[in-house]
Amino acid sequence: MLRGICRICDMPPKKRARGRPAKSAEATPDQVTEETEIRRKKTQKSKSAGKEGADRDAPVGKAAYCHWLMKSEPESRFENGVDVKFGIEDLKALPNQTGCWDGVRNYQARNFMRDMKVQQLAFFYHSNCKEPGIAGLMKIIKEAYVDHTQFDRSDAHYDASSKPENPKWYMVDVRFERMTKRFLPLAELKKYHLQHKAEGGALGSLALFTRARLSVQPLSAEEFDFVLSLEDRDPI
DNA sequence: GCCAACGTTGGC
DNA sequence: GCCAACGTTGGC
Repeated sequence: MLRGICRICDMPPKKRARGRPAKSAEATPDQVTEETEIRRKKTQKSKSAGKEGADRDAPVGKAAYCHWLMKSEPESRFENGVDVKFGIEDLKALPNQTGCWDGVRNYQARNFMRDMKVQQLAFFYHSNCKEPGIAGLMKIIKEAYVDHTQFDRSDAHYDASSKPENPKWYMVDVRFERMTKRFLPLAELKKYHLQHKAEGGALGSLALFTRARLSVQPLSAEEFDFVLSLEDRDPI
């Protein structure tokens, strides 16, 4: 599902007391997430899922990711009558080259966004387009806060099931950092992935391939460094 | 446009 | 809590 139309959203985070609203029987977003995670583990014992669910204040001792890949669609496509196009050039064109990464409607992706810290770097990945791949880098400049587009009926990613008293979806703010020295095509990353899976190497379990549908994904430092090193290498 | 993979929903 | 049906993602 990726993100939607980007705007500058520097509205006050609306700090809501996240805590026991002593609410109905309805599952909280975090509970739903945990269930989803558990199911995922049962059905496909994937490992590097990262930290799960629940808490954004990472418990000590859990490996914390600090590099990311975020997908967005650089070509026009209409969802609920709204164009969701948002490529790296669109981010670059915004005031301060800064925007909010709204529209994420998947619990795992949301949880990864809530793990993000200011100053961390993320790859800007172009998906669902002619040439999928990594186009550039951006920096996280504001940690997760409520994605207001979930309440907006006219938004491509309006979610009628989410209530302001208990929002489901979050977003972060990002700033364009730079283009990669060359575009890093998915096909090339995949070649390395397959090679590394067979013979060992940094990209052997890259989430881009092991969890292909996740629109916000973590990379280990080793994965991140290897991918970045490709910009100085000849395409294969 | 096709369709495989996988996340979500809801009946039981 | 299982699981079939359904919906979405995203490469090709």
